[in-house]
Amino acid sequence: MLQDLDCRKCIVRSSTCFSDLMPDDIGELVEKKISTVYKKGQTIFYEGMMPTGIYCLHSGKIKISKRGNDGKEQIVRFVLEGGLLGIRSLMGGRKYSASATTLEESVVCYIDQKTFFKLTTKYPHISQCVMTLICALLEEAEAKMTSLAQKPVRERLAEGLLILDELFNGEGGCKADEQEHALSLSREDLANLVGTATETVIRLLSDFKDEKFIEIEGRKIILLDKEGLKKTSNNLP
Amino acid sequence: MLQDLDCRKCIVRSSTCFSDLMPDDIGELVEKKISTVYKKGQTIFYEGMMPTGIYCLHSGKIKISKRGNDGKEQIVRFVLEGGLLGIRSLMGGRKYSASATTLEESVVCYIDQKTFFKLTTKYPHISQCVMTLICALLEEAEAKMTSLAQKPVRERLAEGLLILDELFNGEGGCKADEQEHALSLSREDLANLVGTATETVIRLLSDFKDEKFIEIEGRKIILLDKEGLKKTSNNLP
DNA sequence: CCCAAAACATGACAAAAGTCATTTTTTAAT
DNA sequence: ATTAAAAAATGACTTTTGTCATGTTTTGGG
Repeated sequence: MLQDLDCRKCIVRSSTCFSDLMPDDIGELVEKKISTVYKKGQTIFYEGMMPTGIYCLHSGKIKISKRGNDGKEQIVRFVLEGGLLGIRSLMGGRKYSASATTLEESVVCYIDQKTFFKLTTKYPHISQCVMTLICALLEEAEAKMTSLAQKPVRERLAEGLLILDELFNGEGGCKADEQEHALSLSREDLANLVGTATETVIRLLSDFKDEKFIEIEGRKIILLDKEGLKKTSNNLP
Repeated sequence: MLQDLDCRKCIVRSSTCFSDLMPDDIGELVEKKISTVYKKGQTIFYEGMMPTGIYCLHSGKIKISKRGNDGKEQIVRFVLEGGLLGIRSLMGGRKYSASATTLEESVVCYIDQKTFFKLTTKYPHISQCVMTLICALLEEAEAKMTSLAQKPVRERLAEGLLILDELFNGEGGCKADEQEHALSLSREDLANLVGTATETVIRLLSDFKDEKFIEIEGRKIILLDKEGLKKTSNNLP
């Protein structure tokens, strides 16, 4: 557990739903929130548990995944710095329908529901912000449903690589030259994201390598030709 | 357009987010709402349009569907009596990401956004209700993603038939003996729901018929052995 | 009631994707 | 640095699913 994270100085907070709070309320947040460091691969909450609050990701990366009826994992989405975890379950008043697992060492701040709901009651714009977030998630989920239902694996994998790149390397990520952050998901995770078997991912990645779309360095995947990938993903614009 | 639908007497309203309103506000709703009858197969709004309000389904059944990149339709969910249409897009402040089409003659009440937001501002429980609805949709969408990614078509179709039956015949539907409402989706719609080719649906339906799970009467599908279907859908409980 | 259009059905075949077995490489812990 | 375990890679094969072609039935409008 970390004691020294001060929400007042938290750079991440400005990009969350908690950006516009009055000093007193931030003060309460500092006192009430519990910050924890999770190592790579640790799980923050499990599918089936009842939420007791929400988590805000201070740093790191998280995968949200469900288990299908045969126990196979399905990655549903990722959460990056500044993202909220478990918000759907808490707002919907239901058990977690997915688990949250770190992809790298991550710092997570827990806010109990009482504190959280006190804030949403006082600041309607927080509710509004959360609503917008969840609506965006639903839109993405429906797009992904369509993709899973209609596209062949090859197209889905190309799409998945591009989305991951955008997510992990785009925006607040690293510059073009310092490609340090090249995708570091395991082939298995990639398969569980795209909805296929690990072997199929491996085979298609070799294809992509032969076609000069990507470069493979051990477990790292470096995107060489995003245009080419976009074309094979069959996403027009 | 219908003039005589009075929200005060609307039986459907009691099961919606608009259940607890003060008489004056219901009065305003009666004045402002615009009720329209849509024939079977008509579209209420199209993917890509900007929402200007929401629709509340007074009677009938509606499919919400997206088009994949190759133009193929994907049914994302259904809306039944009392359901809201276009709420995600309006709340998220984004274009419709799917279209809404009637599966049978339907009566739909349109409420312009100004009127709607006036209500949500005055009645926080409406916002709360809408939030709960959208959270439920997201949970369902994620479950469907997993199903599409992991289950073979046969299992998905069995699952789909059961969900449709529950949706159309369960709850406020008709009694067991008057199986009038036997599933009346076309094979194509069924394929677009389950994410497969029409021919595959037809073949699997014949299989199900041979296995005595269903009975086929022309385009009607009657479920004979829901337990059997549940087993083949591979949904444990 | 009739007929054209749409929906349903079936077969033959091809393509896509999964499974299993085995080998090679990488990773992380001692 | 060494080594056991995990991850990645590859091949052979099977199963699933899609596509195309064609025939049959159903449906709804005149």
